[in-house]
Amino acid sequence: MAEPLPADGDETTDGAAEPAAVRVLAVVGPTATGKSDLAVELAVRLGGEVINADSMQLYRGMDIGTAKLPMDDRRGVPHHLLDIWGVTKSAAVAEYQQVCRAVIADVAARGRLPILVGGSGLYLRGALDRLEFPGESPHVRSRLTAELLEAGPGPLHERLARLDPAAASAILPTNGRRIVRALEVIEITGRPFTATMPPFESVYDLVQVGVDRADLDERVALRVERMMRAGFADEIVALLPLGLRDSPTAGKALGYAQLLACIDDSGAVVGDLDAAVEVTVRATRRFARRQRSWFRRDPRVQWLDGADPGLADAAERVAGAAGPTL
RNA sequence: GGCCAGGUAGCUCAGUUGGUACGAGCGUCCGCCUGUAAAGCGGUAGGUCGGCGGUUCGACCCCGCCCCUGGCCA
Repeated sequence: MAEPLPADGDETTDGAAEPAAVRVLAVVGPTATGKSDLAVELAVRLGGEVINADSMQLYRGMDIGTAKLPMDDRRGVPHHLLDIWGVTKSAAVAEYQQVCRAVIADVAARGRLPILVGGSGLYLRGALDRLEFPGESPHVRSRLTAELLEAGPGPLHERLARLDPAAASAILPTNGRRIVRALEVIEITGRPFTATMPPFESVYDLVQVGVDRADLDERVALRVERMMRAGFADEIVALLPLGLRDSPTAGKALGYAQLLACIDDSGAVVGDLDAAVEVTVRATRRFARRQRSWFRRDPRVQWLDGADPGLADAAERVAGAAGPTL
């Protein structure tokens, strides 16, 4: 539950330490496109193991609402980085980066192909690309957040403009969250916060397969309804005593936040569930659009149609064509 | 059949005591994103204001008729 993992001298370790030869396959794209199944199929065909790259599937107990693949559907393929965090833990990309790289190394060392699957763009980039996360300070952050709540983003943005004009011009004055983080980094590192994403360069021999499909909106609606029938609400009730409601990250997940709003602490339904489902569907579609615009900018992603019956073959071809072995 | 309310952006609705529709929320589309990323944030495109006729210099707003929707009464 604590989150030590000191990351001894993480500043300079990456480039030198990571052998560029390790081959990694990543299956990316918006939710509800069929990434998880494809990943399992590819793992079977290519002798791989699946590594989760979905920020919410990291949480224990969040199964139905995150569409975690049921055991039977995993077909005996090892799945890593599922259920590693308790619901009260605040999500952390930097920590994921470390853990994920360790798993990749381990899988590769056993001669198997690491296959990352997920739709959390920043997590994927953190794990796969040359990206270093400056440290964090809960104290500084909570102080700045309090300021944000009280005075709004304006004054904080002005301060950022003074301390780090480059960051200020890159971050919109209305985006409180990012302003706070920038100020936090400046305060603890004493250096400007270069808020620009680095070029698309992986520390691995990376192949990225993107899955998308035209009928995504309908699929999202069907999926959310299926989740409800599968007991999504009960899952949330079960997580109540574990602290889901006040969790910093988990309780904000799609569907969880909306359903939480109409379930009281005793687990009784006190609101309009149907309306919550509707809102969830809308929010999920919006999320899928965001995921698309994130992954679209990455020129390395090779897009495939998730509705294509020959999807797995196509993906296998992409994976095979990219490297020598296998 | 009569009465009442209403027909304004894809949807739900504001609004103008007659002078070019300031529209809003949601949706759409596009984009941003370095320790909450299923989070956070920004920008677009959409209306002959139900139809026809009249009054007026000028009507979405006034008058008449018609159509549609909801409700009430026979």
